[in-house]
Amino acid sequence: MIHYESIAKIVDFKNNNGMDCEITMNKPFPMTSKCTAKAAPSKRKRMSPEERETLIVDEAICFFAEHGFEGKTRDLAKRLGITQPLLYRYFPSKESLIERVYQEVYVQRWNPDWDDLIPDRSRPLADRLAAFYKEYARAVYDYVWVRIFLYSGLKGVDINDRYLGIIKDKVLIPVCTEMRHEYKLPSPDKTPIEAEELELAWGLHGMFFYRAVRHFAYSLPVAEDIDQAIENDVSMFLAGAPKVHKRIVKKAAG
Amino acid sequence: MIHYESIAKIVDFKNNNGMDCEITMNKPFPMTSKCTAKAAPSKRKRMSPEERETLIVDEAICFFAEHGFEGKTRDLAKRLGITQPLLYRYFPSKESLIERVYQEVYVQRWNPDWDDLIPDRSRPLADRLAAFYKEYARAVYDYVWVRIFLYSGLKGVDINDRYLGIIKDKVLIPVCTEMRHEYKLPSPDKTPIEAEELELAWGLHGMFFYRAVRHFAYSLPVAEDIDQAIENDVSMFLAGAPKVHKRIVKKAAG
DNA sequence: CCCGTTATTTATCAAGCGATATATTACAGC
DNA sequence: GCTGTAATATATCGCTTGATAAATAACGGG
Repeated sequence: MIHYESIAKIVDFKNNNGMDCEITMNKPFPMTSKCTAKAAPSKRKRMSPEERETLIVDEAICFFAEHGFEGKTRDLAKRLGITQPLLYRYFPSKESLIERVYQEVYVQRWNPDWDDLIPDRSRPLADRLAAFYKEYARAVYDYVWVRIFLYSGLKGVDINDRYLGIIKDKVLIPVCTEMRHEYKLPSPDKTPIEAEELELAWGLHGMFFYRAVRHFAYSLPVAEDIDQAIENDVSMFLAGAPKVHKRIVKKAAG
Repeated sequence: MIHYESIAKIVDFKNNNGMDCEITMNKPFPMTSKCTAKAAPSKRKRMSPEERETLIVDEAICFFAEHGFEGKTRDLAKRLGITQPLLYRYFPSKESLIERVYQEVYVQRWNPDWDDLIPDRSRPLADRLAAFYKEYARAVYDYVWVRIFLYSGLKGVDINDRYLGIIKDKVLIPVCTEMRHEYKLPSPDKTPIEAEELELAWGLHGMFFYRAVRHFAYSLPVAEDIDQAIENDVSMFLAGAPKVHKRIVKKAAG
């Protein structure tokens, strides 16, 4: 569970690897926000293998997030203040380092605690959705996460498919299910969830995720108050979706 | 003006360069949809410079959309069925070819006719927004467009900023302005448009564009009936946004 | 303070890259 | 057909890349 103090603003956001990321926000169209270079020790420094490996992996994450996976090992080494062959003492190949970066960024990025938020019928649906997306934002509104996800998506890496499968199972389907319950529509047991319904839920997800794309891929300024923006997303969604949703489900059931 | 027959479905969509794009849709999580290889003539064929240049540019667009701009000139040549040095008879450098690809993809992708759709107060706002996004989809729901836009966004190419500036001026601000008019709120002359209002309009745009990201970057299946999906987006937006919008504007107007 | 271990660097390879120079050959005009 | 032009291919350069081998030096233990 990520410890984390209130993020009213995305400004000066720290990413989930605990690395500082210098996000230049609130200025119109700032240049690409980047992770700050760790340290560039000019003199040879002897470290324990564990310490050095951590440094390499952390910097590799930022480096590949910035340049994509075609970034050169020599450039990465330069940013680390080490020589390029040293990387090969810790990783047998560039590919294995990239694999490690994937593991580091994707694994444990889905918090099982989130699973319970959307289906918790003791709270109003609007609260649940807002609560979920606010929590989720803490993991996903992140320079490294968004860019690596986009890069690997464009590259066709299978890990994306798997992650999006989780999104479908843990977010979209629960959203549709809870909306069915909320608006007294047949449960998914009786009338299976339609593709068009999922498309509706993708709409909410799109509002949410495209904000991250705008910021971390396009370097555009986004809402100052992220929590407020998410509440607006959810409020817009719940005010507008039911009508469409009912039509879809009735057509499917009827 | 692009001639174009009704696209009820995105299946078998043709992109705007007139190139066939084989889109594998409706199967769950299909592999990345690609542009089909033009032709791979095994024997040396002598063409007019104009014809050859067109072939190179068209294939380069597909090639870089697929692999990003780090794609190798030798691979591009192989797909064209020509040798790599021949590329350099038509373009002095790889960079100049990429520049040409940018021009080809971006230029004239904004149709000035679209400018009039959103502000046309003789029609209901819902119709106008749906009409605009349906038209816009014809240009943007396209393998080449989406992927090159994402690649160049991640790379920080300035042409993206310029294009997004157009989106702001021609879409987001008009949307906010028309909503103000629709719901009897002060016009932007009196009360300038707030960042939070723009964020609201970005929400609609995000629903729209993220659908393209899902399909062309993540290779996910999307709505079969694109026009219907867009109508759902707009209908959801207009049913849900006003409440939030009013709060924002009234706060701003004091 | 010395010495051995090993983290780190220097030197280098082989393949691949963008790009250029030179050799071929397809086609138009006679 | 023959021939000249130029579209295309072959051969190759110089540099960069991922990766390896050998040399160096930082630190811990005695």
